[in-house]
Amino acid sequence: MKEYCKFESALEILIGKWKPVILLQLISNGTMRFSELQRAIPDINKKMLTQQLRELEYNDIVHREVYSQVPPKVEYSISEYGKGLSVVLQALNDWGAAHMEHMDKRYGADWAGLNVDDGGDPSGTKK
Amino acid sequence: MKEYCKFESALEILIGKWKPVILLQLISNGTMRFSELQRAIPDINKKMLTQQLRELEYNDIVHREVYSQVPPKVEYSISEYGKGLSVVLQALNDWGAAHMEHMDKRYGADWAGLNVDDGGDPSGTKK
DNA sequence: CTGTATCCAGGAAGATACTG
DNA sequence: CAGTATCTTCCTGGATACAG
Repeated sequence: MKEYCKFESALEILIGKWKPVILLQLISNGTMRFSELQRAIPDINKKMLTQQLRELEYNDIVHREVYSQVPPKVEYSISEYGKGLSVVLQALNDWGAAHMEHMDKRYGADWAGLNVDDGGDPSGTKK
Repeated sequence: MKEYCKFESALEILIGKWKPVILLQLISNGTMRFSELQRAIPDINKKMLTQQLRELEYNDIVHREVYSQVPPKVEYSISEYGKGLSVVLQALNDWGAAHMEHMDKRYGADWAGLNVDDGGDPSGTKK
């Protein structure tokens, strides 16, 4: 097996357009229902929310608790194991914050593509 | 600005099919020429290698040194600033290793199809 | 040697409608 | 309420050819 598999393995958890936001929500709010997550993240649709939650659940980062009642109620929370991610998340968050500042200095205050086309960022990540 | 921008900002650096491998190569081998990277990562093609390197360069993680001679010679290395990433990389790597074990226990030794071929890594960085 | 320019396939993300 | 099913759009990544 390749050396960088360990990386990929960790990255897999975070990659996905909505994973970081979802994780942040669950970390700061604790347990949340499906609909609460939807409200907290207005731009996400049900399909995406479900999908990303399932992937996080598969990786044992998020715990899914189903209450058999009508109407249905499903609660999501960071699993015990998932809490171990916080070190990584913290490292990413801290470095990310520093990096945003660094980039500001290099390219000015709006390098990230919050503004319209400037042809600066070679990555297609900004749209 | 959104809270999770800091995350995304950090993730941007790592996301991209070849970024982790490239980074690992440059970290363990120091300065490398374009062709050396190509040889070290046999499955990548020129377009991708160039593209990912440019993104890393744009983010000031990788330094690109061009020698004006014929035939051309271009050397890549981790920038001084980029070295600050090592903390994050280490955290990801460690957690990733632990996670692979965790997943093994949950789903058996072939949970994600990640442990595929060891097809030969000429760089000698494999374990 | 170190790239660019094109074109194309496949997968991720999004809109929308339906269901227990 | 908490999803699934389906169809469409968009974008990343890959193959290949050309170039300084």
